[in-house]
Formats: sequence, C-alpha cells, structure tokens
Amino acid sequence: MTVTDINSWQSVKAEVMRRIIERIWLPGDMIPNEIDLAKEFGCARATVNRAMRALADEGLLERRRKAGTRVALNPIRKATLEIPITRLEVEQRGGTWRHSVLERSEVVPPVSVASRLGLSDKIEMLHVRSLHYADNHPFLYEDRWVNLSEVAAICDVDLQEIDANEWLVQNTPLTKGDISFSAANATKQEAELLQTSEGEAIFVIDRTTWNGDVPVTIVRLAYAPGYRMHTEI
Amino acid sequence: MTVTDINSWQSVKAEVMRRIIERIWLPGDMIPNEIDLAKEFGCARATVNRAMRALADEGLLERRRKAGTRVALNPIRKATLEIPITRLEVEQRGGTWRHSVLERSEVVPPVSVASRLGLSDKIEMLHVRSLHYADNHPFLYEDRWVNLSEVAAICDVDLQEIDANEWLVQNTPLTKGDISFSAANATKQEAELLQTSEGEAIFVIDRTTWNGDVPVTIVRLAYAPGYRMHTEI
DNA sequence: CAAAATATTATGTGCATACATAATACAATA
DNA sequence: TATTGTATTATGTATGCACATAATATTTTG
Repeated sequence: MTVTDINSWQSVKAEVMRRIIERIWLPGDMIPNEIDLAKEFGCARATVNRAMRALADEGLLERRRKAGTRVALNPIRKATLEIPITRLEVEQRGGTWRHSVLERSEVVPPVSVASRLGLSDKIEMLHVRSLHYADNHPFLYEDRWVNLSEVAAICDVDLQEIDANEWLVQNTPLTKGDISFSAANATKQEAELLQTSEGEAIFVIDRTTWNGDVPVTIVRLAYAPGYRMHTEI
Repeated sequence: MTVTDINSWQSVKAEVMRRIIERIWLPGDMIPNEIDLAKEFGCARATVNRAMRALADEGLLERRRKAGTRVALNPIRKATLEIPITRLEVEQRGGTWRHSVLERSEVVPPVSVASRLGLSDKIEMLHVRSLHYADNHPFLYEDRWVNLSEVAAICDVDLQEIDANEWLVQNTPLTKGDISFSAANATKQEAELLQTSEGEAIFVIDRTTWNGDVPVTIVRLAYAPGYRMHTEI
C-alpha cells in the first residue's frame, strides 16, 4: 500500500498539497480518512493527523468529525500579516529612522476614545502624538492614548528615546488586538505634518490592544502617501 | 508538584497565557522546560509541547532547541486577516450583493501585468473589469487579469452569473498569494464608477495568486470610500 | 410515517516511549 | 590561545495505544 514511505508529517503535508495543486483532489472533494492515508503513506495516524491539521490551519482543508476531510472550496482565506515596529520597518528598507514627539500630556480622553476602550471618560490617560521619519522624510503620524492605570511605568519613560509602541510592546504583555485599515484624505494638519497636500490619500491603521481584558492603548497611524502594506499567503 | 492537574493542552495553554498576562513571566523571561512543566501540571510532555507550540505559533512565545522557551519580547506581531469573497462580505453585512461586468476580453496584457506574473507579454490573457454593488450602491471596482493557459475553463463561464473571484476560488487550487494594501486618490474613471468625486481616498488591494509556481490571476480591487478592513489578533 | 433512541465512524486528544536535531557548554588538542 | 571535537540539553518528531467527542447513519418505537 506504501508509496515510498512518507513518514514525516512535513512530507505527508507536502504530498497532500501536491495532490491538491495537481488537482488529483479537487476543491470540495472528500479525501481518504486518516487511517487509510496512514496505511498508504506507511506512517502512523498521528503523523497524518499532524499534517492534516496544519493544512486545515492554513485553510487548504476543511475537517469535521465523523464527516471527514475535504479540500476547501475557497482555499485562500487567511493571510497573516506582520505588525511591525515602525523603527524596524524603516530600517529593514534600508532607511534611517527617527521620531519626534509633538505632544505628550495626561488628559481626560474624548468620549470616542474612552468608550472604545470601555473606560470612564473622566480618568486621565496619556496622550502622545508623534511623527516618525524615514531618512528625514515624514513617514508616519501617530496619535496614541495609553491607559495609565494599566501601564503606569510609561510615565517615567523618555519617549524621545524610544517609540511608545516599541516600549509598550516590550514591557506590556499584549494578548488581544483589534485592527482596522482604511483610506482617508489627509486633513490640513496631517498634510502639513506629512509634508504633502490636503486631500492626498493616506493609508490609516486604527489599532486597539488589550492585556487580557484590560485595554492598554489605542492608536491611529496615518502613513505618508505612497505607503503600501504587503503580505503573502 | 501538581497544581490542580491541568491535563489538556488547551488548559496548559490557558495557564501559560495567564502567567504571561499577569506578568508572573515577563517578556524576555525564560520559562521552565517542557519536562518540568509537565511534572508541575501533572500531564505528559507531549501535551505541554502541543500547548507551547500553539503559543509560539501565535507569537506569544519564542522557542529554540536547547536554548529553551522564552516569553516573546514583542508578542503581537502576526494578525491573520480573512480574504473574503465579495458576495459573502456584502451579505454578511446584511446587504444585497450584485455585480455587473463592464468588460470582458481576451487581449495581450500590458507589460506591467505580464512581468509581475512572470509571463510573456505576447500571450493573450482574460481581462475582466466589473463593479460590485451592495444594496445597489457601488461597493467595489475590480480590474482582473486571468492566466488562460492555467484556467482555460473560465472561458465557458458566465461571469454575469458568478463573480470571477468566486469562480476561481472554487475551481482552481490557489496555494500562494501576494497581497498589498494601499490608499489612492480616485481617478476620474474610478470616481464615476464608484459614484464619488475625483480625488476621494480609496482603499486598494492588489493581489496576485499562484497555484504552485504557476500564476493564476492578478487583480486590483478599489473599494468605495468609507470601506474599512478589519481584523483581530 | 415521523420522532426518538442507538450504533457507527472519523477526527480530536492524551500518554509513554524512543530517537532526531540543533544549539550550547565544555574539554581536548595542535 | 585558538580551534576542533565531544557531551549535554531542550525542543522536535514518530509510534502505538486508548479513549473522547461530534456528527451521521440506522434502528427502534410511538
């Protein structure tokens, strides 16, 4: 029953992928059960299981107990994208990064911010606005609110030295995040900061992060025109 | 040595997460090895391994052979985002989806398209431009090129009936993809199609997909103003 | 005949064991 | 002393077995 003894889960995965790519198994098709595949490949069921789980995680297979495993109808659904630290992102492109803090204050947040975090709008938060540069060109305008009751230690940090995001990411466990991406026309203020003209299309990321159920920070990132976010599947 | 016998990999994972969230283990800290954790939790090493691997996949832990396991310095790096089929995306928001094909032709592609796919710019490809509506409002303008030598069958498909993307996704195994997101000012043509005004900020997705090493399709998706792409970590 | 009870089946998980592999620490050698 | 070789160690993986669980198929029952 053996092909040529495929006995690592990686090779099982590769072989199953091959059959999908070469359309031996078509989208929507049922594929043999784990026991039969194990026999065919000459390996243990656990090994097949590991491979199939990996492929299911990637969205290439769909599995249900008793019902069995089938080739996913729409294989490419999930893309993983990396949320970079701005400094590293700039440096990876071979640029020189620096940033300057435009504002740093402890004030009561607007209702829109407080409510999105599920916090009272009467408690002061840290408000940081800063501009990131790549090779001395404006790259990113960042408008951030930080929950001081969760990360009080940030008060003692020199944010001119280290970017708030980078500090947070290294000093606070962040377990949950909520991100949205959109396009916006640059406001007059944004245009001035990013050295472009009002109305230019700007790529915007809005991100809120929690540690467990406690909100940590909310930030709006407005990238200079021309920015592209890239990922592979 | 047992806490209260944590003997499923899910509960091991939850317990380790708890210790990270509550800062019993700090970012950068080494954590005990699998054998010791297994003893402590009263379960098998394989169970701990499963849990730790899952946490490493999520980016919360960093593991290296011999070196051991440590809490990741920058835990949130990877977000997974779903690439939806437009019809489903519209319908999930409670809207009614329809689309209309603006152009369908078999022509030689421009060099920019052919080169990005690694194809000759002398071979004809299928060019489809279409407009997707949500509740009869323009939602998305799609400009697509399809590699006919890979998916010849698409010639016989009535693309008024089924969206090209949906058809491709269900009839072609897509194993690799390349996606970029950006913001652009609406051109005059786009503005007319999307019923907005020239210069409005438009969210744009450029996507190229392959089956194995064979390019299948390249598409530019221009969303009507106000569109947001959302994901959680 | 329809609804409820029961059997069957494929995946999901846990365990003990064994060995593989990468990375480090440490000793031996030129 | 610098380099090479060797032992150690933590994770990575494969196996066989057992049982759990969800979903379907089948049979029983009203």
